[in-house]
Amino acid sequence: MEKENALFGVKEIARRAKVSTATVDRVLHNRTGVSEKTKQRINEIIKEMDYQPNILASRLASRKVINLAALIPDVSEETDFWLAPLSGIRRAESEMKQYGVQVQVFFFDLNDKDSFAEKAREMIDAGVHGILVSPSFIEETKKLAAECSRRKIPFVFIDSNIPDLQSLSYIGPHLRKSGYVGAKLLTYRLESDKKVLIINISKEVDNFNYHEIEEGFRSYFNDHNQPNEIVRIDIRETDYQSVARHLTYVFHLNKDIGAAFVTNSRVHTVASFLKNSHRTHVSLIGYDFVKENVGYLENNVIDFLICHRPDDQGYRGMMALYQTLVINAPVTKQNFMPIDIVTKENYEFYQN
Amino acid sequence: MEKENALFGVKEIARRAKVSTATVDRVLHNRTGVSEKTKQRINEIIKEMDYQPNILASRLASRKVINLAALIPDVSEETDFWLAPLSGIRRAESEMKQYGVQVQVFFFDLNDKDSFAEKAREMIDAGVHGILVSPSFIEETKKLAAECSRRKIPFVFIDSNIPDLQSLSYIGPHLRKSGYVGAKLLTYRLESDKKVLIINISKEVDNFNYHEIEEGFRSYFNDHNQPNEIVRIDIRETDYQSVARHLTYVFHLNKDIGAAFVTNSRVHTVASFLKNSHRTHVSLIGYDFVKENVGYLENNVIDFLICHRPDDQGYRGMMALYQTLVINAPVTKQNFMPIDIVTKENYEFYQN
DNA sequence: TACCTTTACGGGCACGTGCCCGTAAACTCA
DNA sequence: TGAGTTTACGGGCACGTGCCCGTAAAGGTA
Repeated sequence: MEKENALFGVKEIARRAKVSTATVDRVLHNRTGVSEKTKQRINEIIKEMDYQPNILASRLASRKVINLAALIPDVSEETDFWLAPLSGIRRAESEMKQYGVQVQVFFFDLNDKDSFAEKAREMIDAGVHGILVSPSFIEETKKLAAECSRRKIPFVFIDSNIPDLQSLSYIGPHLRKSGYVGAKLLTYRLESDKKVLIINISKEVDNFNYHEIEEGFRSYFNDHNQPNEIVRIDIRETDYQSVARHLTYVFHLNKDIGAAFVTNSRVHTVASFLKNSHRTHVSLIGYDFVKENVGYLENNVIDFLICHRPDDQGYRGMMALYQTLVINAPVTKQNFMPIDIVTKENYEFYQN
Repeated sequence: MEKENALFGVKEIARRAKVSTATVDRVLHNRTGVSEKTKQRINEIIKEMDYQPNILASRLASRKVINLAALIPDVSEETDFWLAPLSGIRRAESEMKQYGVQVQVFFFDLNDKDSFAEKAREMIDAGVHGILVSPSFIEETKKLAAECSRRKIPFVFIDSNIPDLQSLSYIGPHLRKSGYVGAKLLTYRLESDKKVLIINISKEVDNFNYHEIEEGFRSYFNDHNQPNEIVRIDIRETDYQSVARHLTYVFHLNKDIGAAFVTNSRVHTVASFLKNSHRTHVSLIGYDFVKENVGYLENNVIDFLICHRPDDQGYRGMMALYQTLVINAPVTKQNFMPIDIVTKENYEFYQN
């Protein structure tokens, strides 16, 4: 019942080194005021004992608050996708609170690069110690990353990645593989004489995510010598009317489309179109467990949704920051999330 | 930078109630030695302030060690399925260690009821404060549950459930729905004139899991008026020779089996048979992300594996015990895991 | 040599809670 | 009424670490 394995602490180190705990403390936090000789002696003992600091006591004694921040898109009327990462962030927050960690979340508008830059500025000025970012805009993210490097603030990316930016970690899907899985599901029962339609609905012209996903999707067709012809369409407006107009045209040109693949969470717009135009025989696959999509999953318009546990991404992202800043533990640089397949039959148990 | 929101502690409560912190402490742990009057006064203040004890300080000050235990099947040569829950348990252990929580794992033989009872005995005698159990044997589990209730030891079930046993929580799949998902995947591209084969390979005669899964599987066929004839077979020996013998017979009797569904992780045995007998055109679905199965996923003999995040089950199970015993927080009684679909294309990112 | 600065270290309080021990006051009983 | 018992509470140390402050010793300067 009693704690017998009295895990050695600074006191024990101090006793062995014949110094006070304060000196040991100085060495542990490599502060000044210790002669080179004693420093070495103490370090040897620390190593020898494999000393693990007691985080409880450490956080209790420390009066410093650690400020973490997250910069993610606001929940818009278009999509509530970012509710999930937010909930993960909040979950992490409530766990870290007792350790004296505070979390601030900054929201930007997905349709406005400037709002990203603005909020990033605000966030940096708030004097945060670690940052979680959804790097939706490449150039703006690069600037933010540069600023973080200058100030030695660690940052993690979630949902999508921008390589070579010295992020502490990337937590999100392997996009190419994700597209690959989409292709597998789409072709699983597709007749070989049917065409396949790839749909990208996005205001952003240059979207890294999208390219990666489409590449993965196509590589499946290559790897398996799928005979199906692939048609693709970019739609730059996200409202239903525009989407419907474009799709009407495409379906007019291509009479024998058997399946459609939407590269992001706007698949519900396509579902709506298919339903309205009585084309529900077309297999439809898209992304993300958002309520609009689930509705069409329910009534069989969408066959599969692919998801990457956005909730978990938020949680793990914050935890990665916590690991480095509080525990001082290493963090894996690439953290690919599972590629989850959600159907009408299993969605009720899906935990984002 | 400084902790400004000095979250009120016992001292503040004591000040307001004009008593010492010791008295507040007595009330908080409802120990004796406090008059009814002051007790009420203090309780009011606690409620009013919505006092949250500082777990750090609490665990630091307490010299009590909390002993948690897990009773799970040993990893056998037949299956390494239980490696995953074990790893989750270990993960939880390493997180809880700093809070003065110790974890002991007891392994029993899945083919031997007595070993379950024996290890359960051993575990109880070790004086544990909370237990995680894989309730593989119904009667033996009931006895264990009764003993736990008598000693007021909370226990959680993982992987499969035995209702009405006053477990603190069940953490595992909704088996019926899981079978339902299996049926969906199996029929997704199945021709209507093909037969479907349900295979149960298990030494245990009365397996709760199995019945639930099969029921779910069949209910999908009912709900969707699937015309396919369903054939079923129970195989009581788990070795390859026996399985092959039985399957040879079944396939001999039923020439037009188009798909097979195995109700547990022994699907790799069936996969081996299908491969050896050149029947890989038969769609095959089974359970669990174990390495033998993944091998057959790799070479397209198994089409889909259904998984329920066994690692997470172990982790969450231990955490549920931690929640009640250390944090004293409520725990949800039913915790259904996601029904994950694993394919050749996405398995490399699957996180058990 | 007298005085000041720097270096290297120890003492000790604080964080919020758990809990042992001590003790007035109230109560009990012969 | 006096002695013993119970009740109700306060004092204060401990947990392991962070960090402020004090200070002896060494070094530097005139």
